[in-house]
Amino acid sequence: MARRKQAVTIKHVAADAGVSLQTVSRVINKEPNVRPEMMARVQASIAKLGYVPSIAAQRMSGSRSYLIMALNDRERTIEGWRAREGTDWVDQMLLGGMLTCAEHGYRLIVELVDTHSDHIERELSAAIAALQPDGVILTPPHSANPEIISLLDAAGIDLARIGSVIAGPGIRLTMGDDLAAAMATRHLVELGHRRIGLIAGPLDYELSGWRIDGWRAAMDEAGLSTEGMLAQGDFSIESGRMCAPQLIDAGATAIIASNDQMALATLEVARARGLSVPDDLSVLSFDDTPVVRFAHPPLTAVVQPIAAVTARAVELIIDARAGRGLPDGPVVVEPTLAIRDSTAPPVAEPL
Amino acid sequence: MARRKQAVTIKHVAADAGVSLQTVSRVINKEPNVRPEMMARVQASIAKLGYVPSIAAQRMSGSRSYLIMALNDRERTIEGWRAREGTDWVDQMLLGGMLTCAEHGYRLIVELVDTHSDHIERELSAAIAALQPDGVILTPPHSANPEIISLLDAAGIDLARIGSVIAGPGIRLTMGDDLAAAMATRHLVELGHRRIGLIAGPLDYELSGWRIDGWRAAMDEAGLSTEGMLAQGDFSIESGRMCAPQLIDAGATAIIASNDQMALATLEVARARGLSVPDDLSVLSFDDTPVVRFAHPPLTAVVQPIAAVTARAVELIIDARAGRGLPDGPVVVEPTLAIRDSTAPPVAEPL
DNA sequence: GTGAAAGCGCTAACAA
DNA sequence: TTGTTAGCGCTTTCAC
Repeated sequence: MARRKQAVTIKHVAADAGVSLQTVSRVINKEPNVRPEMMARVQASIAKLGYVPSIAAQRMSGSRSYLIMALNDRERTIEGWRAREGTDWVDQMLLGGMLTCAEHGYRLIVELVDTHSDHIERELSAAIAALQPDGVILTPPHSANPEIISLLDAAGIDLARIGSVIAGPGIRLTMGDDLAAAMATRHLVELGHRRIGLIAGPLDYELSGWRIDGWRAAMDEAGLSTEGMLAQGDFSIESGRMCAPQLIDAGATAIIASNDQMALATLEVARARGLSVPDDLSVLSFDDTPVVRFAHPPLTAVVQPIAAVTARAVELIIDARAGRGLPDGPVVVEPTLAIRDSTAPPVAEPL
Repeated sequence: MARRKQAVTIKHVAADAGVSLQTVSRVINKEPNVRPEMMARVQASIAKLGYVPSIAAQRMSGSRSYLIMALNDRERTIEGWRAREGTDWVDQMLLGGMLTCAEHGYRLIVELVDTHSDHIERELSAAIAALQPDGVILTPPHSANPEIISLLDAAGIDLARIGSVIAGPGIRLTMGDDLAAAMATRHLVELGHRRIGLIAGPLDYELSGWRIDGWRAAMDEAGLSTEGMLAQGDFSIESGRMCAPQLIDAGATAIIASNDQMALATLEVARARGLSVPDDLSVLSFDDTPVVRFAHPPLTAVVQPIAAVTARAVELIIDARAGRGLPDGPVVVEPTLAIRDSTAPPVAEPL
């Protein structure tokens, strides 16, 4: 098979501009110590010849690969794709990540790794060896996985951990889950609700705890009791079907579900009991995946700014590579509340 | 910045196995002319050291980059991501493409290119120069774009064109749109419908024509007239709102929409007119994006096997690289019909 | 401020 | 069947 060569290389540019390879390289990499006139001449040649550096060659000689790897859990991701129920976590990461990468001459590459396997280390090492990414973006549950974190750290790869504040190497980013839960709770309080239940997510997700915290804080702030108002779900539809009745029986006039699936289940339970949403029961959900737009009624939901947080993660990784400082504490990208038709003032006054 | 070197290189393996670099290379690339015992020895060392070839280095010297680029239309893709309405075209491509790539040691990388700009050529050339992919998978409308096709062909990059049968370089793949439309039509005929309308897609998409063809063929086959039963949409909700009334007024008891958005619009129109779906009007849609599962009623839809066709495209590109033969004509990956609750026998007998 | 030389990890071509 | 040699396009020294 013929060796496929680059159409236009740095050599062509150098020849065209009448300078050395090195000067061209300096211009490409925006290094100092190049006279403006030289720079202009080189850039003219680059534009004229349509030169674009080969990412493979850049990696070979230099320290950067211009590749950032978005690491997701294999099983969960594939399951989401297969189900075709509109989970768009990966799309939102691409939206925020690809576009931001492109602005800086980087590429985002999606990689799936199996958490449950005992070969995490092998799989991950293989991905690193093959691609040699400059940075890795970790999503839950990977972002809190010490094995993964220390492996990447040891390999000298910058990492951004979304949805984890556990101390350790890497940039930590959250989507302000506590703020979000408080915001959601306040919205319901303002509508006049006093019995506001929360269906929590599984506690091995850090964010489940934060959401509980935020809700509890807002309830306290409003002088409301949380007695009997907390149910333990696990993000599944089934768990929602178990939890919603508990809260309704305990007198909740509004329910906040820690994800959309459990909110949908709550809607289902309400319908089965002949309760009208939002009149008899307000339902508020977390994540704002596409499905909530098509629910009846469309759900009021906390919007997870996945695209924004991924964009920020990419920027921070690139900053780190460029030697610019890193943030000390966790970076919070603030969530918003999309108010739709599933929340309203309670019809009956609470006791 | 320190030069970041590969932890384990082909050299380490060669040293460990006591053979030359070349022999290791031959084993990695599954080349012939290596004695089984040598091969075993090398493979043992590879496993022991956890060696994985650097994709950048492979590209530098060889002819392969082990990268396949999935090219999508920038504007449409980003719009879909922003809207968060569950369009999962990209996810399905990743599902089929990434997994199949992984099986062969390749990676899939998503790239967005702006069709409308006059810089297609520049953007695309830049992407090629930067990544030097072994193959490119084109989706509509790119897959029929002669400018893109000839550019890639000239660069010696294998390409797979999904959704286009226009002659020219590259492997052509379709999802049997004519078969699908005929299948959908027959389903309605079997239910007893005689006035079956079609809302067509824009004619600059090849597949719009195929869907019309399939519908027309099935109608002919059943001895039914298509008079007044064809409306010209453009895939938008708005166009669905315009077209559906035309067909209903022309006596349609069933409507096939060429995509989900127009089907949703049809549902909306039916509701506005007090028509019950499926009793007064059957609605059948194309694509089966997630949204149709959440419609009321859930829509019967033609399932576009995007994951399967992408997987096939990847396989064919890899085959081409390996010197294995290519298919002559277009490759058809057959669609299926997901029967849900929006189709039923017509209540009133047609005149 | 600029250029020349060395080498990144791997494979193609050729020699043994 | 195996090993040796010469690059691929770029960046990193280090010299000027």
